Amino acid sequence: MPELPEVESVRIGLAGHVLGRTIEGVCVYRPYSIRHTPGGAEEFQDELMGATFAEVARRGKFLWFILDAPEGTGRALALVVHLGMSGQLRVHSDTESGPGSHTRVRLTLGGASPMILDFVDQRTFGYMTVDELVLTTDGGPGGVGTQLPALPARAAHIARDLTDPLLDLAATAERMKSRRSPVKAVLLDQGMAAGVGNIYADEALWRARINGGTRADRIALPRLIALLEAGREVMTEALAQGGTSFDALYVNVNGESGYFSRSLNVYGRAGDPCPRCGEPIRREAFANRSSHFCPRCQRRK
DNA sequence: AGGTCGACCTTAGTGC
DNA sequence: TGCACTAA
DNA sequence: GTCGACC
Repeated sequence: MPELPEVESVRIGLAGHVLGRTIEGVCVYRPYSIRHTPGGAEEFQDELMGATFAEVARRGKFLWFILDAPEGTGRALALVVHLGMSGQLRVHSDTESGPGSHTRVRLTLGGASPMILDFVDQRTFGYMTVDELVLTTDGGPGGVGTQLPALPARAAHIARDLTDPLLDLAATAERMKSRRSPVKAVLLDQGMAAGVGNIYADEALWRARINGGTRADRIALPRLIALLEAGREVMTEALAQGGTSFDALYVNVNGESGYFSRSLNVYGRAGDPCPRCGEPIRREAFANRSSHFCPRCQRRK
């Protein structure tokens, strides 16, 4: 499941291939995948045809391509992508090949050597849409990959990345402390700090030795700050490793490869000994999803 | 206000 | 082999 | 992964 490190890997990979290219073809195989576009496939095509990719930016799990419209119609637009649970963006140059069975949208990009950008999404929870850019409330850059103090309207409620130096950890910890919900839920709240998903939330909690079910307001401020720092560390390390599993012409998110199989301490390791104390890692249901933790290092308080 | 649950959708894997 | 259920 | 409904 793509979280901040995975989406950032995709962003970096894409930047190297699509910047400066113009969209010459738009194929929507699955209208549901562009469901957030009010005018449907027709509007989606109209707004994209002829547009050029000026920048590729990201905030949390949102990715967007800032468009240079052919006839500057005033409003700044971006092609927004959210990968959901299983989305992938793939770039390749064989314009002859047909779309795979899970390809939902295909864009043909012009240039010296034309290329294809496929949005592949098995489960379909992800989506693509064209959205208007709105100014950031703090005046800072809208996301990683752009200097513009703007981001897509539909991502405006997302906080700055947990890994963003501009995010004030102490202030964020204070906000967390005002919540009575389980700290894991607060960590997953994209309006608090963006980019943390189920996997990295479990990893951060394990590193900080905090039980995710503990009410946030019952945790001392320094521990909340430590939790945020732990999250920042895991995601930074994951990004460093995630970069290695992608090669030039194949840009994707593969939930099983690289970082996943090796470096995770608790996620997907139910029954395995805790790397710190040897106690078997436990897996429990939490808010309709699974949580992994060490019952010894992460006692409920 | 918080917490739990189901919905959204597709498919690969597991077990009887 | 296939259906039912689950995890992702 | 995310949203909205209901207790």
